[in-house]
Amino acid sequence: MAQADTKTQILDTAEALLQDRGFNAFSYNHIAQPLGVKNAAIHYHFPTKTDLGVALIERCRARFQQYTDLLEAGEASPVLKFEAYLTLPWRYLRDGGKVCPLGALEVEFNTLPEEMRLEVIALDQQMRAWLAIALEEGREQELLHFEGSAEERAILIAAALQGALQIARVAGNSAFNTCVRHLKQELGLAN
Amino acid sequence: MAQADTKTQILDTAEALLQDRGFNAFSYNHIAQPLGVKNAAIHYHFPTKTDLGVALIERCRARFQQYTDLLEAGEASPVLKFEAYLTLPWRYLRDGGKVCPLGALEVEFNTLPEEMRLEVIALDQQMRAWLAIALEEGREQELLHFEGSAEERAILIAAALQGALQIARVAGNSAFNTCVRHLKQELGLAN
DNA sequence: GTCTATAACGTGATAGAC
DNA sequence: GTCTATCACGTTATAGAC
Repeated sequence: MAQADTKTQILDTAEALLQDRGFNAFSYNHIAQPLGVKNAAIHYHFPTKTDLGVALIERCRARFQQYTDLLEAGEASPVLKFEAYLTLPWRYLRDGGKVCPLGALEVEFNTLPEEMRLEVIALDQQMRAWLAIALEEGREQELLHFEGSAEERAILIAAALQGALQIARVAGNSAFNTCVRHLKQELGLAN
Repeated sequence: MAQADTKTQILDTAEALLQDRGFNAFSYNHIAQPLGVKNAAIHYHFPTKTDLGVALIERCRARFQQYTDLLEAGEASPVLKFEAYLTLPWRYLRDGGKVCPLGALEVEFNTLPEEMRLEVIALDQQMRAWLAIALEEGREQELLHFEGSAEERAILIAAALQGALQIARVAGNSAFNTCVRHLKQELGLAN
């Protein structure tokens, strides 16, 4: 499966570039060079950059689905689910100051082709919806405490994490950690 | 002062484009066209795009300084100062779903020339520092209530607002309003 | 599946006329 | 201060050989 392997490597590289520079700021050559191939090889797997972008976001969605499926199957506690959600941006930051793919795509949203926009919307919806359910479960079990609807709380948390990753680039990683600590405190969680 | 006028118009257009599409996704022609001039005219005022970018951020800083100076001179209450801070992103959203210039620049941070990076860092610092002081004043006067340092609280608020503006693009403006409402509630403010 | 070669275009930028 | 004309370059994308 040499083909699948290259395809995966392309997506890996493109995803890293997206989180490092944004979608408009990387080219087929940026992907080809580290893989030791020419840009035409990338076009073979993803004819247009739109195809690549859509596949990229779809993979993010599938991966998130897999991640949450595992947590649901393991009957993870709502607190663990929330912590697992925090793990995602935490890894981005640790892995070289990357930002949330969703945030990068939202900033460039008005430059994206329609097909990509729909995927971005779906990814956002998917992630916040799952978080909201976990939060609601936590509140029902009196493990988490907050006012208002769980959906609203999920927006606040998602927005803060996304913004904190970006601010961390200019204010240092501690800015992100501070944000996480406060979000947890507000849910009544210890650190 | 036809020159100053054109220069201002260029900066206005560039700023709107930055907030709409990001820094890398607009060109000199994107600026020139609506102003009814050719791209060479833009180069006369701002020889390189880096010059334009630096001037753009510097103007954001000067404008914010002016805004806060006015509030300080008027001896605005801490609550009014906080509300004034919220007004900035609220206007962005209202003015066609723009995002925070700072957020856009942070996402593209790794693609920016050094001179622009320094300006981005300075703008972030300036805005959060002022917000932190206002928050601390509010707590001393028992008008605002929160745990932890004011600097930490300022990070959370800035991150949430920045992220909420971006999420609003895919989840609708209500996402931003929800975020603001919760931030206010957590400070003990009515709506 | 990857290559070379190339097309078609947009970009930032400069020179020199007006 | 703005124009026309132009350059050098990087970009997405395609054709056809291997």
